[in-house]
Amino acid sequence: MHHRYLEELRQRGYRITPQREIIIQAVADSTAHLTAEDVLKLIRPRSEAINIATIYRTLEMLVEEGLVIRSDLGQGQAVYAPQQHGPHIHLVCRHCGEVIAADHTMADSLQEQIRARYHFEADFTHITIFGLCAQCQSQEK
Amino acid sequence: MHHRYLEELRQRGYRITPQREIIIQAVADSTAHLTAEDVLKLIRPRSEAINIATIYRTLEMLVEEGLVIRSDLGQGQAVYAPQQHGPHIHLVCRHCGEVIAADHTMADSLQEQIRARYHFEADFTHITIFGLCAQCQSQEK
DNA sequence: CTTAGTGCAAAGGATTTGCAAGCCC
DNA sequence: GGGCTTGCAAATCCTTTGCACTAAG
Repeated sequence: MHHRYLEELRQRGYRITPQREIIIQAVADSTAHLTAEDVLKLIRPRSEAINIATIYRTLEMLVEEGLVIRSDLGQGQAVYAPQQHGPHIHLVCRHCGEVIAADHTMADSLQEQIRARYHFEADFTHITIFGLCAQCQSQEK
Repeated sequence: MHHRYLEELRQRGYRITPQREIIIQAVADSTAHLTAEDVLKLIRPRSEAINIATIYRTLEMLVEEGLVIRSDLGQGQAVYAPQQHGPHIHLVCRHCGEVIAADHTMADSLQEQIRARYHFEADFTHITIFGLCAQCQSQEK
């Protein structure tokens, strides 16, 4: 009921409103990637009245505070996931839309090469890679 | 004047209209990633009248035919580039917006690991990786 | 009390679509 | 001339924003 994010945010000067409590509970405890619409549906049973604009504003605030990650999975909607899930690679099947959360340490070598050759600090937190999942590979003509 | 894409498309049953000729010339010869708006501006000198909807439809057709790649560089607009440029990794600086075209063979090992562990056929053609470029790393507090 | 946060509705930007007219083959 | 293409405008979709009202601290 009292998520640690709430204390964290209060200390950073944010006001803890009932809306924020509900939204944060829904997002922080989710193991999936949620769209703003998903959050709305999730919290509907608990609160009829929270507006979609408030959800966007709260999610944006959480992203700015580094508590939540926003990714674009190519489906035209942004998705949000708690940072605490730890970084991972999103393998998105462009055929069936399935999202596989893959071990991000596989990218360590690539990250190092990019650093060495381009002096570019690549962010492999919640990166998205498109392709075909095992099932859809066999189905493709 | 007569781009090879035109013959290619005619053979596949598409009609070659003046609009398509102009759009294809602009995109096929571009070394940059173009948005639909960019294409509109590029061709304006040559043709005042081409509608943005036609540009979107033509680009979409080229993507479906595999002649052009569409990527999302996170700027809210899709960008298009000829497939013939060869695959490369987009390193997008999330601070200044710069896009570095990096050697995609750096990702070969990652691709192989993903295949082995997840049976997922990752598409590293024109993939996008966000991060910080050399200049912006020093500027960040 | 002070002012951040909310709800509502309207605005926004990119892309898509319906439809009648146009033109490629 | 058949039907793929175009132009135009309207429609969509997701997200943001202006503003008056509410409520957290």
